[in-house]
Amino acid sequence: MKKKSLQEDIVDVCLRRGIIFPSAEIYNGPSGFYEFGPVGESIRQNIIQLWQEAFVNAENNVYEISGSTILPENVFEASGHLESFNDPLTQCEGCKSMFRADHIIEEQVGINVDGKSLAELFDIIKEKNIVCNTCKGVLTMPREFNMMFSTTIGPVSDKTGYLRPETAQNIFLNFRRISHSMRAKLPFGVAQIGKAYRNEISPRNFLIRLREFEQMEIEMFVDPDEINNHTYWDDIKDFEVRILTREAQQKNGKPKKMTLEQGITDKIIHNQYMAYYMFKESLFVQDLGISEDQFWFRHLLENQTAHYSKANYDLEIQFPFGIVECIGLAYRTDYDLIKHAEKSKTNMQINVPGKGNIVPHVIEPSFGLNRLVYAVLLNSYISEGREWTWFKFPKSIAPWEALITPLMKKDGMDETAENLYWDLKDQGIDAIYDNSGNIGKRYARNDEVGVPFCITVDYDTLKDETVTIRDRDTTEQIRVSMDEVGSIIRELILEIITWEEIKEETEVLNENTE
RNA sequence: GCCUACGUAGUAUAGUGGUGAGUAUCGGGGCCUCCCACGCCUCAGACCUGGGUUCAAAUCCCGGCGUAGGCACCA
Repeated sequence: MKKKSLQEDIVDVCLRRGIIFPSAEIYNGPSGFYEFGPVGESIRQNIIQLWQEAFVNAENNVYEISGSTILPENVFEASGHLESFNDPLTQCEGCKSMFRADHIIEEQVGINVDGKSLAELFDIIKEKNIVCNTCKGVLTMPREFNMMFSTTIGPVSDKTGYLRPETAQNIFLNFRRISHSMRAKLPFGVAQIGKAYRNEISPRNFLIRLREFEQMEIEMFVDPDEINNHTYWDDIKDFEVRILTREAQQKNGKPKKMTLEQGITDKIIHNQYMAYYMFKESLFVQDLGISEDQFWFRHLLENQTAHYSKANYDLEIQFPFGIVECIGLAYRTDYDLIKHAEKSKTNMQINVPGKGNIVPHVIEPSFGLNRLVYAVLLNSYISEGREWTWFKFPKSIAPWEALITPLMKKDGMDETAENLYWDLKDQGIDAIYDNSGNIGKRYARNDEVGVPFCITVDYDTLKDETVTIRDRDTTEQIRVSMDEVGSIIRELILEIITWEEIKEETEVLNENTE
């Protein structure tokens, strides 16, 4: 009689309807890995496409690349990941709890132990009598736990490679090639969509914390002197965002609504480029169907900011069971380019006319694709009002645009519907065909994966070449001619016309009165 | 990694130291049906994994893997 959680319901429908599967499920695969099924993959592709349109195609200075996921060790020596992703863990001999050695020392005796070796940490633990937080037990010698997956490169080589823990490094590594080959001038951005890997200690919560995940990132290279001189500033400065300020977090308060300009003036938003991406991220998240009262930007506290970053704002989305952080926005300064310049002895400067060579600074919006997919699933999921659950995906994200189906499999309706299906596919409609079971079952099945429209061939079609279109969100139906149905679906999907508008113009029938 | 609970068809569940492992739903095929998981027939489908105890283990014990929650860790 246990009431199932929302997450369990979503996982259930993901499995049944081909959206998301656990990896290597038949071997009880390790946790933290999930794969997209046919329906989920379609949703994923659609989200990627929306992102590319907004963040790459809509700009005139953003270039997209695709980098290697395995990179040699020196990359991560330079980037700091070998050091800072390397946590010294110590374990209690009594209760087996794990702690970060540096954290527990700092917590119990307030000493900063940055840069100490494992042996030195252990000495301090013994000397200062540091004990287990939970049971006061004795702590073991700390050992390294690195969150990066390592591998070897080449057949007999002892050359170490790592699966990248973030996509960003490829962009820094290719900085010179890109700026030269594209004749790029500051400011310009490099975008990348790809996998990243982190060997999390305990993956949890379905798609929230994964060991293999996908990021959509931009590194925006900017002249630091121009960081408060964004080209579109006048157009966006009055845009309102909600920010959970550092002050509000201390007071356990609520996000504050402010214009971007006010955020800059009050020194809450670090610079105009970050403000610009807050603007862009806000629009994007709303395109995914998430309303503005459901998300905000959290200004990370200083001790939560990553080793490379000067300022961070996480876009967090509120759901019934909690908060999901989906998009990071970081000011990485010139940290990465300088580190790689030093380590590789490569010039990472770019020429700025009238100024000479400089190392640009970097603003990085970083989108967690898997988390966004999850956010979309959670946000679109509806379990009330019908005998089945359904997804009210935005039309541009839904796995298919329309179902084509005959009312019944007889009297030629089947063949007519199938011909219409091929016709619509030729017209570029992302259509799916189904003639099994009965009509109600088919509507329900398609609601369940969030297909926005169902086109039904019925007896009238055979007489006068009209079909009905059923709207997923209202279950209302209209009747239109077969010749027009493709273009009408196209206009509905692109939101050139709304359902309400088209209802005015056509015959509405069979209103569902349950 | 620790603690607690759990693991039976795709999903949800019943059940017992010796069973033909039951039911519902989904799925496939067929029938019926002029619009929202109708009904009928039919087929297919399961005891997480490895070891131990036992004449006998899906059932009891231990380990592993996985899931949920809590701790810790992490963004």
